[in-house]
Amino acid sequence: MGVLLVSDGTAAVQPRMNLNAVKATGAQRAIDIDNEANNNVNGLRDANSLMPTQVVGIIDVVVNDEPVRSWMPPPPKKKWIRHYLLEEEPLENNRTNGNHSTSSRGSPVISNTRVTPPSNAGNLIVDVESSHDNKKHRNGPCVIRSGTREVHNKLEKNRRAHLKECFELLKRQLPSQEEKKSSNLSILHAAIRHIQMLRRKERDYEHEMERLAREKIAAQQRLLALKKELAATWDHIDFNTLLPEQNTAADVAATRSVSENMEVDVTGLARGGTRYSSTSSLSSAATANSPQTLQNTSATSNIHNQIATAAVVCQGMNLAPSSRESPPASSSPGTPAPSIPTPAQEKVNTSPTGIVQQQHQLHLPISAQILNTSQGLPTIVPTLQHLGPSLRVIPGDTRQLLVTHTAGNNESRPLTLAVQNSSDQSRPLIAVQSNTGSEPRPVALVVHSSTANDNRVTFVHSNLSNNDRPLALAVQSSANDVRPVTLVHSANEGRPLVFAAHSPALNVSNAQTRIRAGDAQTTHKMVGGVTLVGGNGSELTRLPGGAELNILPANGLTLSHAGVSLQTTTGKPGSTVMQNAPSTEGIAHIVGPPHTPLSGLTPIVTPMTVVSQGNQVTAHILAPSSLAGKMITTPILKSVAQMPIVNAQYINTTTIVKPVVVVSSPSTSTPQSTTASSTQPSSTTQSTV
DNA sequence: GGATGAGATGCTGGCTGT
DNA sequence: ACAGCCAGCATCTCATCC
Repeated sequence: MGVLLVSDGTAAVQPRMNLNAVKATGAQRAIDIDNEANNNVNGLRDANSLMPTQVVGIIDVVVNDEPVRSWMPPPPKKKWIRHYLLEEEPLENNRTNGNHSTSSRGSPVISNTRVTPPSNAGNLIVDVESSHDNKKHRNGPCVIRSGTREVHNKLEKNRRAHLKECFELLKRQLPSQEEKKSSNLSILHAAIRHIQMLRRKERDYEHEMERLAREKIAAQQRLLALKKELAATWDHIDFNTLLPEQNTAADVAATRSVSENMEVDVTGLARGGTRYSSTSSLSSAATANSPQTLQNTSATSNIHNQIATAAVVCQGMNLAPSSRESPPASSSPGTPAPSIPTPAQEKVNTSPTGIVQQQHQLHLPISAQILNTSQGLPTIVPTLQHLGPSLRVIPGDTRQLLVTHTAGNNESRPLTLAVQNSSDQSRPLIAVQSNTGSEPRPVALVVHSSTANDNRVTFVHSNLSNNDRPLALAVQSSANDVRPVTLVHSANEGRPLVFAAHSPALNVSNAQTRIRAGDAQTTHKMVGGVTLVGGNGSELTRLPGGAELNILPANGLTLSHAGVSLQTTTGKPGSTVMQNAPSTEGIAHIVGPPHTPLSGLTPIVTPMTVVSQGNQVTAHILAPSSLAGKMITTPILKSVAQMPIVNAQYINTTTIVKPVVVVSSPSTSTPQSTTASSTQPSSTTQSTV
């Protein structure tokens, strides 16, 4: 075969010339002999070893009309064209980029071809002389068959294409490389930086998770300690039921965001100095580490059930009768836990009287139940007529929701009604009645109001014939605002009313709130640094977070304190605010002082817990709300002989408080006798939060 | 506009593992 | 033997500089 070369007219035939040598000599460009611009210098290089077998002809180079067929030493600075011939059928090297011509390398330039290169070759004329005798060289060790070469090229091309595709894919994964034109090298560098950044973030998140886990464990341990302490003092209270713990789902959700960690401490006060609290959103991991894990099996099961319920109850209602002896959750492994009713379950078994045979919980979307009234207050009466066994909703005042609890005599479980109101305009008026016959039974109404625009939520508590029944009201708001709380107590309500306002975010050490019935020398101390002063009826308080607390008796007693007037419009002059002596026309208007920043970290929420106490003291403790937008059924406490005391230390926390409202009104009266509070204004207690 | 360098693209043969 | 990978090389495109 020939090699050739040229531009200055110097041609050379150098069978074993190395390309590097060619380049070193200054050869600038190889010219393909067939005008297809196969400028593959590799061929020149590679042909060195192939030459003995592959070169089948000699290229006749004609330079300036003078053929050059003999080998010549490569003159410096010459352009070389090397072309070697194979006997194989021509390859189709489709070189497509630029002005490249498809290389005919390997193609059998068999015939004597006189090639006239483009003008850039000057007068170069290359004659390729085929050699029919070169077949004998095909069997050399380095023979490259055209078919193999073609396949190889294609495979290599595919490989490059794949590689390019991978680079493109990698580039798309890099946020900073989306639209920017970048080389493969820059893509790799960017990928390295991106990976390093992701690793840093991962470490940061891991650290954050560890920190949260530690906090959670600490909170859980604190909760357990509190429970233990309370259990020792209040053995009649089922704290496991009352203060269920979160499950793993809650933990996972809590782990996702620190802001989602909610902790609610419901505190109350008792003379005995006993304190109790309820904490939510605590890690189950901590529980697992605690020695009470096994003891809290039922509670844990309840937690799981509640968690599962929470998602359903969100923007709905959760009606969960519970029992002192038999909490909503299974108390033993063999006892099936209360199942979350399906929508079908919620609708079936509806009797003409509106009684639903629903054993455990009821979830009703409240959004469809709220109706605006002339006062602009929504009512949820219609839908809630089907609450469950022994429960009946009695439509009365359109502003009110009347739920009558008419459980059988053997029914001992309290009624828990959970309502979440997500409407911005909602201000539900809810009246809850409980009638369990001779046995006082608590009824808890839980209202979760996520309304941010509505600062007031009013609850109506129907007066019960049995004055011994305590009234419990616990209010929390999930809205990021501070809400005034107003409680209107019926004039003839003889039941004791205990109110406790609490905010975990507060840092108050000594403040206590206690409102006791039948105590002429009522001593009122507010939780959260607010003091309630009884006696003459002057109470002034402010809820944790700065919200006003207003407790208004139905008869209009108003108290004043600290520049805020509380006046008694009726009732006995000597009656004390919040005092629930039989004569207590408990009119208490407690207005808190001007907003006082409690803590820079204090969430702007207004959790409030009202615990009622009667002769048959029944404590109602608001179960902590675990997660935003989720409801947890509030378990009912066992009857207590004394009011629990809440130590302010347990309300010192910066954790965001979830809003939950609990209204309790145990009653022995019949539904009809205690139904519509509008028809029995004197027997109705209203609480406005 | 030409020179220059960087990067992309393609071809090729060698090498290696299966 | 074959597939896949790799390195070397040439050429082209594009941006930048003078």
